[in-house]
Amino acid sequence: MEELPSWVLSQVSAQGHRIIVERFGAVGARGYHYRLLRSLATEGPASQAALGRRTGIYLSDLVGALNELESAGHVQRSPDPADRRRNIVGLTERGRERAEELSERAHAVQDELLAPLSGPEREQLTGLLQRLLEHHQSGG
Amino acid sequence: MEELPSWVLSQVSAQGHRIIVERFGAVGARGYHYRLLRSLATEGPASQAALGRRTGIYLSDLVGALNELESAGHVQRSPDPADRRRNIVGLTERGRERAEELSERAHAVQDELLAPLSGPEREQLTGLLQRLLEHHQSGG
DNA sequence: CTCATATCAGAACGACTGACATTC
DNA sequence: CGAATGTCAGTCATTCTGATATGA
Repeated sequence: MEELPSWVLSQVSAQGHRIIVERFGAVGARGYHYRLLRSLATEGPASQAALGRRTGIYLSDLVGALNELESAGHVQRSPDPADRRRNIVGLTERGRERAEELSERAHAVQDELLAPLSGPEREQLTGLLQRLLEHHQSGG
Repeated sequence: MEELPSWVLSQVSAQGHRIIVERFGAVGARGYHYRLLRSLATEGPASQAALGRRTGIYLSDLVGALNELESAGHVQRSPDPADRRRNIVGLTERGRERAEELSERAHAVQDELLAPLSGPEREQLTGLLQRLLEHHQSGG
């Protein structure tokens, strides 16, 4: 089985997932939270639909994740005066700190996941994966 | 986000998963089936517990997957006369053909997933991933 | 008693679909 | 009208955690 690229890939990915769940779970967060907070921190406030496009999270899943983030006081939903269908989602002050916290944890995850690889090897791996991702995102 | 290795990895893995679900789903199979049939075909019959160790599938999940394979007539459970706790799981004739069929599909998946990479690049990628997998499987 | 085995119930997470009412 | 938006109710596959009954 170990010679099937898709298999090895999925296994390593599962490992990464395990590490993320562990590191994020320790502070009550999960992947969606980081993705959303990061997008809000670096690209600014947005409607939910726009957020979905930016993060690749489905609108239906976004609702739940935002509910959690809002309950925790990390984001805030405010009606868009220009378009009453829209909520404008923005970071709170606590949310900005939270984004920082999760970002640090995310970087620790990289180190743990890629531990056995040298710097150049990590770049090589990431580069190859990026090409695959690009290919499957654009062309199909 | 695209510079986070774990992220790119998980995205490409998700792509691979999509392709697998599509190709396997077209013939009513899923990942667990292939893993189990392949293990039975290449390493021979085994008890469920041993199969779980060989494939990395949890015992609890194994039960359901084997039920499906048994209903389809691809595997067969027979009591182990030497140890009445055990079922000995083996391939049927149809199961052997099924293993072949899924194997071909699995190889097609590789080509589709790795399409933009050259032969050497594919080996490079697989090699790097194998090292990661090995590291996380043995050490922790 | 301890351990392995097979089974069942169920959770968490992520990806995904469909329906719906509201508003543009 | 058609299209976008936010929401809810689900499915599915994989990983993973219990509990339980039985036999070695």
